[in-house]
Amino acid sequence: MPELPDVEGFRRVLASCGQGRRIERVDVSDPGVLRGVSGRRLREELRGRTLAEPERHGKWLIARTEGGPALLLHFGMTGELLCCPPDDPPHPYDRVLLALSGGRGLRYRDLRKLQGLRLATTEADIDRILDRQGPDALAVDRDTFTELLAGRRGRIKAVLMDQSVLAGLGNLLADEILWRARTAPTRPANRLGEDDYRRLHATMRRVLRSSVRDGRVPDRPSWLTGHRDDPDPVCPRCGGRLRRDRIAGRTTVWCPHCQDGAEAG
DNA sequence: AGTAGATCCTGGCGGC
DNA sequence: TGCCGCCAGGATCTAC
Repeated sequence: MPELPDVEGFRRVLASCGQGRRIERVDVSDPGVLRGVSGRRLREELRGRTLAEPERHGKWLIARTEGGPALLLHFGMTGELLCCPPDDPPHPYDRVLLALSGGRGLRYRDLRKLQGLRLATTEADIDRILDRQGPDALAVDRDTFTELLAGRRGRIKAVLMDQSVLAGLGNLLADEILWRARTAPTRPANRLGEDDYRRLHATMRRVLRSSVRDGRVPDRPSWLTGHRDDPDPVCPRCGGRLRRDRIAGRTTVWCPHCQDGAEAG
């Protein structure tokens, strides 16, 4: 599930639950989520460290410690971060548990284990892990955004979801933004007009802001997202039938009536 | 450079 | 009830 807004929500969970607290214990109940680090090393590096202010870049959460290593978390499709008392009974999908001072606990919970946790001991390590990430979708300014899209020949939907171009947008957000900006997902990114880029950027910011407020992509009836699983999905704006296509390997829901763009430019 | 397909992993759902 | 294939808000690697 996690796209930028969800991860921003996890960042807040991490900040309110963990910032300024000491990591007393690290339990790895499923090493399958560890990437490039053993459970033993993770325990050794993190135990006794105090959590600093967490950061986020795209769909990555960066859990820094004061003067120590950082834990980088990616949530794949099904991951989440929870704050609960350490003695709460474990959930079957709790893969890593951090017991913190003050009777708090953080849990990395994930059903599918498509991504996972990495350890960075230096700033260079962090940079290396985030190497292929484009600018954060919430931070990118309009000119940079335009420049990035205008330099790509692929379909706009694929480009928006490409984390090396722009970090943070996933399948639902990409569909929602394109629908609101009335842009067909099939249009080549480099063949949009100046006003298209402007509108897309503004729309992206609006969609991200309200999603971040909710901590997720809202499935309100007025949003496209609220209808993508309907058996016979209908456009909330024009009432026309929505299309389901496969673009960039992902199910794409869009309205061929509202979202114009068979022609470029 | 871009795209399609397989792969990693687990579970829910519909069809037979 | 059981089995099967398909699908899921992610990302990477290979082959065209």
